[in-house]
Amino acid sequence: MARAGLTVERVVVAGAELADQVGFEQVTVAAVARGFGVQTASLYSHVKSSHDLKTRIALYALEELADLVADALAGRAGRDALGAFADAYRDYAARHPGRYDATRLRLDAETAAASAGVRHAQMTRAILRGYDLIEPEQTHAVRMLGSVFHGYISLEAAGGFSHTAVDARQSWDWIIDSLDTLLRQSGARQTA
Amino acid sequence: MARAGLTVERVVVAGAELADQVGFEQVTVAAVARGFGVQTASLYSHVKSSHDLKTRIALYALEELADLVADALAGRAGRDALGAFADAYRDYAARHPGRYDATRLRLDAETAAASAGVRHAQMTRAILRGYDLIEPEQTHAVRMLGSVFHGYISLEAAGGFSHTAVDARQSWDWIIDSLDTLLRQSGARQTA
DNA sequence: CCCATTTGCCTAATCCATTTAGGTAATCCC
DNA sequence: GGGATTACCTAAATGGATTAGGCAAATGGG
Repeated sequence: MARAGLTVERVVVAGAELADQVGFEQVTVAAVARGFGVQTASLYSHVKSSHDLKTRIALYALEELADLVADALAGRAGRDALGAFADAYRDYAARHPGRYDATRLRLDAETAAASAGVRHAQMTRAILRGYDLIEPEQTHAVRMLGSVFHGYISLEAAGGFSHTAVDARQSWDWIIDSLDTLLRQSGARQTA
Repeated sequence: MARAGLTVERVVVAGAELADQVGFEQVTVAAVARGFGVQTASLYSHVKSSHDLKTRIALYALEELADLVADALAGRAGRDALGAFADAYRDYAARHPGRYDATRLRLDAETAAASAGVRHAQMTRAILRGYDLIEPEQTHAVRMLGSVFHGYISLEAAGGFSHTAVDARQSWDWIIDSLDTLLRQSGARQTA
């Protein structure tokens, strides 16, 4: 019988694509196997468990997103960098909702430490360098940016903004402008 | 054989408690039934499906949280109200992580419109009245507050802040102060 | 107080996802 | 070509979701 040519990578990529189509929570070992026209049990040669599969999808998405964000950030600083950073996240979530959901998977400490999540934190800090913040304010600001972006994107995805006439894009721009103003003031306050 | 005395309410409350203990995603019709010492199928007289059970838990948690927030808000305004509002959310998430997760469940439009989610939006707008914002800025601000709180709480729950020495409580207070400053400026800018 | 109705809970059965064990066949490499 | 590896399979156990159909306990009207 002809082989499907499975590898861990192909399984993970197929899982990521499936996540975008039907939602990350619906990604199942059985569903991915069906996509390959293969028995469910066959996938267990490539992933340890359903949880392992989801974790790998999360790590894959985290890498992919970090690459996109890094590209978007290249050569930018200040409000420009902040906007590019935010847009890269928002675009990714819009284009790949399932993968974005995957990046929100709770990873255990070691896995997280070895993931591209570290790069995300570094890039956030790199943006803040343009605002001359010092510790502990820099850490507060890192957390605030992460919170705003994650929170906004997940509320938008959940349809939380669809009941009002105001355009979501306008709110997004207003929020980024506000954050920029806020960070410039915090930096100025310190260096004064 | 003695009856367990099940009702929809008791089932939902048990589900909410179970969510706090083992996580909202792990709440299962079978698990709730075990808690009552009853057959799984018996619960289907009270809830239509697993999804129905989860939806009801979400609606219950949304009501409970709205009540707590309303209490916290009573007689406060400005930065005081903003802080109380934020703390009510954060405390609830800390005390009832499973229920808080439940409030993040994606509801369909009609269900959402009939839920306590509406009260949450109203209370957010009530806080902003203290800052003299007009539309569309008020809507932008509603979205920003929701984003920051949701985002922060979920990142904190996911352990995203545990790798740094800076205390999460300090960041929280700093963020609320920053939002207060930001909103006061936005209001002033408009009324000027 | 008793019978009829309601309703709370049960058994049985089906379907589907997860996971392990063990086998067979294609492929790789010397 | 043959031995090892690897890709995939079948079989089977476990457990959640869900439906159909039944009996017995609670309830309330006469």
